[in-house]
Amino acid sequence: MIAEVMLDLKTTQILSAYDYLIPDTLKGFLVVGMRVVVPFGSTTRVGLITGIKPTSLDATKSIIEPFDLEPLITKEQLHLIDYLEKQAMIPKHIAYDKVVPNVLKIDYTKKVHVLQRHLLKSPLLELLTKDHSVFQKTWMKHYHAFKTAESKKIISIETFIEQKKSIQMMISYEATDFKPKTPKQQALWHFLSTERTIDDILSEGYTKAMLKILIEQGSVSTKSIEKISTHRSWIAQDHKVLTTEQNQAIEDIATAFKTYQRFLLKGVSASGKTEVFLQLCRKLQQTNQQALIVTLDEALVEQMADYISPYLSVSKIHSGLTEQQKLDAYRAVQLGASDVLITTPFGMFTPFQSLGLIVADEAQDSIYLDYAKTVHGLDVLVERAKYHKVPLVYASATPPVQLLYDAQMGKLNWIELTEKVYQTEDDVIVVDMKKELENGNLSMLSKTLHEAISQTLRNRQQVLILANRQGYAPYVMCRSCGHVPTCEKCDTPLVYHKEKHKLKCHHCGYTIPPVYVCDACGSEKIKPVGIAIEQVESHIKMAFPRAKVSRLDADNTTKKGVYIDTIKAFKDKEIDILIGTQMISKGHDFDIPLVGILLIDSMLKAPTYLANERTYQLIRQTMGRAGRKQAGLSIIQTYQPNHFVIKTIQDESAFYEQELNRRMLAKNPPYTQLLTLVFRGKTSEQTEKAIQRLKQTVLARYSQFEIIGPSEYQQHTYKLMIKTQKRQDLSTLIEWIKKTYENPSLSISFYRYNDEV
DNA sequence: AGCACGCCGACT
DNA sequence: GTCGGCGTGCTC
Repeated sequence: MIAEVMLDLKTTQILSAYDYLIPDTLKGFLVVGMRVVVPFGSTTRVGLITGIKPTSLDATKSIIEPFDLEPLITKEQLHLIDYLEKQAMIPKHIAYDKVVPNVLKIDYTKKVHVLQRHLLKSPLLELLTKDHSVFQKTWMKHYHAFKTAESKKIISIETFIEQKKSIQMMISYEATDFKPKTPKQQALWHFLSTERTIDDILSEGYTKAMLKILIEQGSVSTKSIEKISTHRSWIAQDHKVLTTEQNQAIEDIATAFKTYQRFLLKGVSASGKTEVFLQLCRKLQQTNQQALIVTLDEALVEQMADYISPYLSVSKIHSGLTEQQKLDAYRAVQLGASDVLITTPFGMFTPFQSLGLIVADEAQDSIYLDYAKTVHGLDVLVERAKYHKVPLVYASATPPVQLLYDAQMGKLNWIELTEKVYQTEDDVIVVDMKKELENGNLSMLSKTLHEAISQTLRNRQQVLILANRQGYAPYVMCRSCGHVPTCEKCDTPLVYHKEKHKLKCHHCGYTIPPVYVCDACGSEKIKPVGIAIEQVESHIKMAFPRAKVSRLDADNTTKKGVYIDTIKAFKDKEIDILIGTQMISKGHDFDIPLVGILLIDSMLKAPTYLANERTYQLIRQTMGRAGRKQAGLSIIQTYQPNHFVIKTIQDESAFYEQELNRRMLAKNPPYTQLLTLVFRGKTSEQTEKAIQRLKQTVLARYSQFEIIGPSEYQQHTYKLMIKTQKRQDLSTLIEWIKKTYENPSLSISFYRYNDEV
């Protein structure tokens, strides 16, 4: 018998499966989903069995030994790997890497033992101060020296293969047939007629000493079981009265239990979507079914878990947890010990004992796409919902245009929660920044916003400022000749970072100190232009010196905890003005009267058909942060007050109608299927020729495609867009291109969901 | 010639 | 990810 084994190596040059002979002793024991230790080249690796078949032409080596006693991954996960391979063009072993959590992957540690210290030469002499040490990553540059020393028997290198984190075990106790004599012992013996843990026993008031006696005389047996932990808080909660709309939404979705159906739960902030999820989860729990709730980040997972854990046992997965905690959550969900898994998109592949519902919260967010631009997380969830035959609920205050279209086509059930739990009135003011300029106000804050902030601070209340940075590049420019310093490799303008006082390339990370004299003309009039969030911050700090001002953006939140701490400090009213990028617009339950929205103009001009939708969503989301518990005011500053996105900012149906119309005229999704191809070649000329040839061949061969481009957007990197009606046509085309244009000097990437790469 | 280093392709 | 093959370029 032959096993198809997929190795845990992430390089694309590795095939997705290698065939190995199954030794007679392992026949019947090995099944698909188990990992095995196999020889690979000169090394030993761990691989996953993806198939078993009678014969193979390629197999030459045998499996060394099994690594697991039972399959590591479920049939569903294998199915998802297959789905990612087929639908998203991801090689199998890379799909595996996404589906299986890091903690269950293998660490290959090497230990170096010094055999003959007197023969050690530099640099090994300095590195190997101890006779036994773990091989460090930084030693890789001396790898050759290590290998030479090993062959001369001066040192020996030993490789250890182990799983990063192991499943935690604990002991369980159960009564045997042998009845003890004393009444006290009998009481414990009866208590243990069902399996109990040590915590159960101690909390009932029994002692360890008594348990020990019973074990010794054979009245109680012990065995090792997996330790599982879930979150459940027992704090009594206020009884909540649901609105008619909430009850209706719960009923609609609950009726669809056990079938695959898609819903969109549209609700503004504070409309009580979380309560709907909770009630649905409670219904499922009564029949021992579980729910998967996916949301955006650590803070939102925690917020949701706080809401649900008083009623149900919850498992959480997000980046703020330790590896062990993530593994505990993963296992608790897999074994059915928790009712709900609340996770960031990273945890969406977690296997369930009995899945009954999937919720994709904040479904408009691009994070569902971010982790790999070829797969859409929401599509993965569709696949899981179909597999389990369960409803999939998208939740969003600002649903994507695509989903509205799906609803119009009857492919999606649209449910709207209009009632705000807190009855308040919201207001929006659009400030024309061109007029501000004409009136002599050159600062980034309009008079209107400045006054509103002053007023709010005087009332001892808080302000949230959205300073979009998407599309903004605060680059450096010479005011004399117009010269802009660019990256040596990418030829793109270097972005100016005020805090770090550096010029940085956002494509490759190339960094140089700031320039004071122009390279081109020698002028000293070279200065940063454009506006960045840091400038907004320093401006506001100057304008309101007594206010406590904090800033949140991707630059200063890389350190763990900064993001969550800042959000908490704002909620606790320790910060007066919070300035942030998109990350402050999402789902947080703030209680503030004023929101300022700045710097959205470049976002409207972003070179993608999604620009209008994204800007609209960002503004609406941010507006939603104000007026949750009191009347709210949003002030939008723009140079394009007549842009339809701004004009319709308070009239959603008008926005959707106009945007859908534009998409239809421009033949953009959802009216067409879009595929973006990115080509990277060695030279521009050859690459461009190859693309032109490809374009002509496709046009001649297939009539249903419209092709736009190619355009060079980075050095030696070209973009080509292909539009068509049927999704299946694109898959066929991709297969064909891959087969026909396999060429090491030209790399082609495919992007299905984004025209902006 | 002798070897150090780096790039490339194979690994079942 | 690791190794061997093979070319280049430097040193004895």
